[in-house]
Amino acid sequence: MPARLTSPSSAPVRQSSVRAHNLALVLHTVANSTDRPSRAAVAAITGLTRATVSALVDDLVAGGLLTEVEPPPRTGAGRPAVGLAVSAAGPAGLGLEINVDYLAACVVDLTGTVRQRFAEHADQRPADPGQALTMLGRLAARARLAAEADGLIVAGAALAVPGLVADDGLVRVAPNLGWQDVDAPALLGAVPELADLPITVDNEANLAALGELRVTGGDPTFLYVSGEVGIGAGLVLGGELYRGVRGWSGEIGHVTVFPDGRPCRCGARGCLEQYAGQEALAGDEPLAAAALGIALSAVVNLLDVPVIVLGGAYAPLFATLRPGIEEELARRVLTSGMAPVVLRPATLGPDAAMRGAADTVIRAVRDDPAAWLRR
Amino acid sequence: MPARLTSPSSAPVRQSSVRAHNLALVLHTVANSTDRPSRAAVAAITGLTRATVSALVDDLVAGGLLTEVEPPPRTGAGRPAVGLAVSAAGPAGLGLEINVDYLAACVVDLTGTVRQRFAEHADQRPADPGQALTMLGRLAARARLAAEADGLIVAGAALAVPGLVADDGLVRVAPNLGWQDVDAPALLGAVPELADLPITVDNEANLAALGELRVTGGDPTFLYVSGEVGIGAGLVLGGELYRGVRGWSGEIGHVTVFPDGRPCRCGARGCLEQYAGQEALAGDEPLAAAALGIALSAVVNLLDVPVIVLGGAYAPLFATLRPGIEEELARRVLTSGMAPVVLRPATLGPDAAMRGAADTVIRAVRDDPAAWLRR
DNA sequence: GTGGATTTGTTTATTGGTTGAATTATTTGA
DNA sequence: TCAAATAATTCAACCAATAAACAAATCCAC
Repeated sequence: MPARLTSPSSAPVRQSSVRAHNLALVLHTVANSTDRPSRAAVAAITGLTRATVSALVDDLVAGGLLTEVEPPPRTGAGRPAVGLAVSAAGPAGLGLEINVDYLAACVVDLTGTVRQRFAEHADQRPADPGQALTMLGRLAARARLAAEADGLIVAGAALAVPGLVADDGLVRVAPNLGWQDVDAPALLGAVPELADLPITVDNEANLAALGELRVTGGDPTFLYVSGEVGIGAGLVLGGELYRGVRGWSGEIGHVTVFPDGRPCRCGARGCLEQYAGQEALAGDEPLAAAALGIALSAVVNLLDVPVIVLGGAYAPLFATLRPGIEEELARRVLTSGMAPVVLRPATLGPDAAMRGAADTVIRAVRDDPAAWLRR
Repeated sequence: MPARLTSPSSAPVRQSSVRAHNLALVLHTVANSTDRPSRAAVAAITGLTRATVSALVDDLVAGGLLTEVEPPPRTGAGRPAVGLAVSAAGPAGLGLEINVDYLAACVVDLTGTVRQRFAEHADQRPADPGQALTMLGRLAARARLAAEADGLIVAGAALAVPGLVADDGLVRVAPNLGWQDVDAPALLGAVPELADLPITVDNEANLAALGELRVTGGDPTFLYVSGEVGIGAGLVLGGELYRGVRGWSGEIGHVTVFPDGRPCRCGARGCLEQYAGQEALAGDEPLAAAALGIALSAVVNLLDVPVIVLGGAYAPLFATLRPGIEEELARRVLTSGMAPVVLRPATLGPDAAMRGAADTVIRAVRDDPAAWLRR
């Protein structure tokens, strides 16, 4: 099997990139194993030599990304193996969330375990962004200190906001918070205990989708739909979040469902949001499922997405919504006869976005362990 | 800038992969240059050393992928450079197309130039798949022989069909041709002059989208919509065709536009096809543009696609359709205020799919020149 | 013209990383 | 107690990129 690399990449590749790639390969292999594989098992799975795997594993153990543990029970003769597992004492991700009525912070270690979780209920609408983010920063600092007392090293932070976020972390607009052009990384970084952390910001639905990705396990391609005041969607294609060219993807709330229907605050008519948004859900639920089904059919027809995850306010209503949605999917998806679309409720509940945020941090470490090792 | 590789790849990387990657990098760099860069210029652009570039270029020249040419006019002192250009005498791609009323074959060289083009008008509907593909195979053989007499080496063939194609090249169903489960690669390969060629098959709209990609130049992300009897779409994200998990993406013709509208042959109601398909175009054109605008708005809201290319029967009608489509896009796309969607007619005309097919062959060589060199 | 400056391209020693074979370590089973 | 088996390490060889020195070919200034 020829080893392939990215093709149209514009960066040159040196030997050090080979090591970087293979370090990630080994780390992934251990992380995706259900048992605790030996170096030899990793070599067999990856196709690398045992010698190479040994050298790579030594680096990863020295850097606190892997640990040697009890091996799985023996099967025959031979020198006993040393089991490998992702370290629970190495780098960790700080996940943050700010929403209309609460602030939350959590720390997730490399194994995906939530090690700290702090939440504070408070109405953020009257507060100005600086105040709100300072409060969140203090919460985050507490989570960080508690985690580091536990032996973890927080590698970075990620913040989930209900709004449109630019590439540089600037929150362009978050209607429900009343924010506009807020430099969230800078305001959070003003809290002294966070000053040294790299901080990224992303949309709530995007991060919630990533949070579900980790839990979902099997399916690397799905659409996550989050019913809130508005309706957001995070599209995960092949394990990667698809953000769109300018980061404006996922606006399923403004997909037209009834061309001459109810006027929407966006200026158009018949947007999904008017039939399946939280206000509409309170009123005439009957239309919600059908409207969702119509919009989701469009997604599946266009993208051949095999799985749809319903989150936010939709998760608790899943049983109620399901029949209506599936009816429309069965009718309107061209290929539904060949393979029906799988509909699932979100599993993480209100923490999905925060978990997804923490996950982006540890995912960065897992995808490029070499960068962590040479820090 | 740290050199990054694909992260969650499951293949190990050796030194030979480094060379493979850098060969592709050099070839791409020369291909994307408007002038005829020297080895030193390529080194400066890529970040590789001049020594390394020299070695890589030598391999590419020896393998017939690059040629040394007159350099661009001198600018100052120093030893004169040797210009580099993609070879027009090396590997080439054979592009094939079969449609209701014609067969066509072309050969495109590595520079993207069409070197041979053969077409034959004939009604394929009465013919059985074997007959039709044998006729096409003979046409292809003529194109291949003519190209090889010209010094080219045909590296492979790709066939565009108006239907659903499985991963292995099996045509599942092509309604307008009356085909079902046709093993096109095997039938084409039965023509003796093609027996040694690797043959791939893909959907017409997908390949037409790729054809437009090469011509489009600037935009690596766009939606190509082709109005035929049905309506197909090819989605190009970041320079790559997005096929969907099972290869069923792009079914924009069955996106719901009017939920309680006209019944469609697919069993649903209000599909785009019923308002903007070729039959509908003949009748009540007024609705076509609005219906297209509604469906395309959904695409843009979901995927943040900045450019839409109208092809097939839509291309000649572009001026007529444009205002109606743009009106709906402006109204229904949430972000249209920040950046309007660019609407463009296709430029390749009826040859788009065939050109795109040939392009997939030469793209494979360009993306992995090492594989070609060690053939 | 003649020599220095300048740029291109090649040569050579070095470095980093994987491989493969041999070696050491530690167990099971006869 | 010894042979077979499996795990992990050591070491020489190889491959590819780098850096620095060198050769080649031009321009420009005097």
